[in-house]
Amino acid sequence: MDRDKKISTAVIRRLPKYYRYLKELLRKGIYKTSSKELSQMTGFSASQIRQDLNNFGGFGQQGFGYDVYNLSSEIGKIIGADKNYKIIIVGAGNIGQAIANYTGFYENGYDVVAIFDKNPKLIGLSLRNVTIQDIDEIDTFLSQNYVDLGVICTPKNAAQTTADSMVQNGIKGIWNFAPTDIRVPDDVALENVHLNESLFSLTYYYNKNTTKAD
Amino acid sequence: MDRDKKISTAVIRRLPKYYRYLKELLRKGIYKTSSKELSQMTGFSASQIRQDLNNFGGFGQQGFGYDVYNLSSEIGKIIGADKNYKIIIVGAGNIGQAIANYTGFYENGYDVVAIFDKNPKLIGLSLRNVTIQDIDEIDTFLSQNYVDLGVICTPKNAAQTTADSMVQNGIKGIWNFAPTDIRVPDDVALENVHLNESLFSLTYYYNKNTTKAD
DNA sequence: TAGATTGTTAATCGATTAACAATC
DNA sequence: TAGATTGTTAATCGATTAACAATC
Repeated sequence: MDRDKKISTAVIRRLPKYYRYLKELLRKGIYKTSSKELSQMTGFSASQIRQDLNNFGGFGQQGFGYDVYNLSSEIGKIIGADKNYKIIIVGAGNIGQAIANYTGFYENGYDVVAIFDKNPKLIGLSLRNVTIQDIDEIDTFLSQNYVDLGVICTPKNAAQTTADSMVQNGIKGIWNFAPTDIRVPDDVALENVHLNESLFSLTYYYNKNTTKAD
Repeated sequence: MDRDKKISTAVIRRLPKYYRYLKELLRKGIYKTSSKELSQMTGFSASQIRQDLNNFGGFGQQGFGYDVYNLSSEIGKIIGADKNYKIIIVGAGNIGQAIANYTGFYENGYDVVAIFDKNPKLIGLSLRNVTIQDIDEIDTFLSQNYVDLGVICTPKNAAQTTADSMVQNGIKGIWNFAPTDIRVPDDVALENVHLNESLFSLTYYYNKNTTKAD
């Protein structure tokens, strides 16, 4: 397999879904599956599933199918689900708190090691045993503690400076919930969750379905 | 323009971003723009922007560009940003609370008219003046109140029954935050926000950048 | 072995980019 | 008018689907 083959983001976005269904099969005690079965579960075509998986190697066995445990383990490695991550959250408003309190995080190897905010009313409070610190402490904290990922839950006007601060302190992955586009160097992974845009996409289809064509 | 021309979801997902930047231009008092300028702001190619917009009509003027107010208003109509929506939230845990408390909602014409949960500790509490009701009341409530959109913030095992209940009571748009796939009829708009999958996508690129190639 | 299902190449489809005539 | 920029067609690129030889 060509190490440097360019994998499209469309492929990458399907992998977590495969992973989710494979984990579900394991929970049900099912240890064998096929691209056809995965197709029925995920809604993606069997052909596409085989193409996707073969970007990363031949995980199946001709004539047989896929070993669920093996395949989920391989996909887990690809998407990084096999690792633990130290995370900081900047912005302890609605979304920041929701992220900090989300237990799925802890179960999946994500460890929130610090939370920052600039609101004095929030500083000093704790979410899941992590005390909210003054945002002014972020540089000091990051210079003393290794952190994998930063989550931006600030208002949009603070998003870019927050990102800059993370980048300057060596963070290489940013999950951005602020409703704005931020700029980061090429070697920093960035994933945006733009809820506003998601909602407008919903209302587009909602109106398309409900508005009478005259 | 062909009324029934199929517009790809890729196009639809770009529209809110155009809308966001156009609103920003208006705030800055800029009333004229071009596909070239929009390209610099959004990162999409000028050609693509013109193609996208011309799916819905000729909003520009040859030799001149686009009137910002007019274009934002037209895009707003397309994505439904010009309307108000009555919303219910089911599940008042971390995410449900964050959504309910999100003020951007109210500013943009979204009105949370009811919140439901099954946890007795939450029932009776209020978020932004909306009292959390027992989930068992949902059918009664929906039979008596018109609601546009339903937001699912339940654990995954309750997501499908929640969706079914919304659909049976005539809700035509669902915003799903539960980490599972739900099935709805074709005439119901569905938008999934799968944070787990978003996070795995981030860790994929994070590991790709940070893991040394040997 | 025969049947099943992968891995992979080839064909198709759709989306993006390029080019340019229209026109303000 | 000349310059600028759209709207739109054509060309290119990439992603998905189809097909099938390999093989368990």
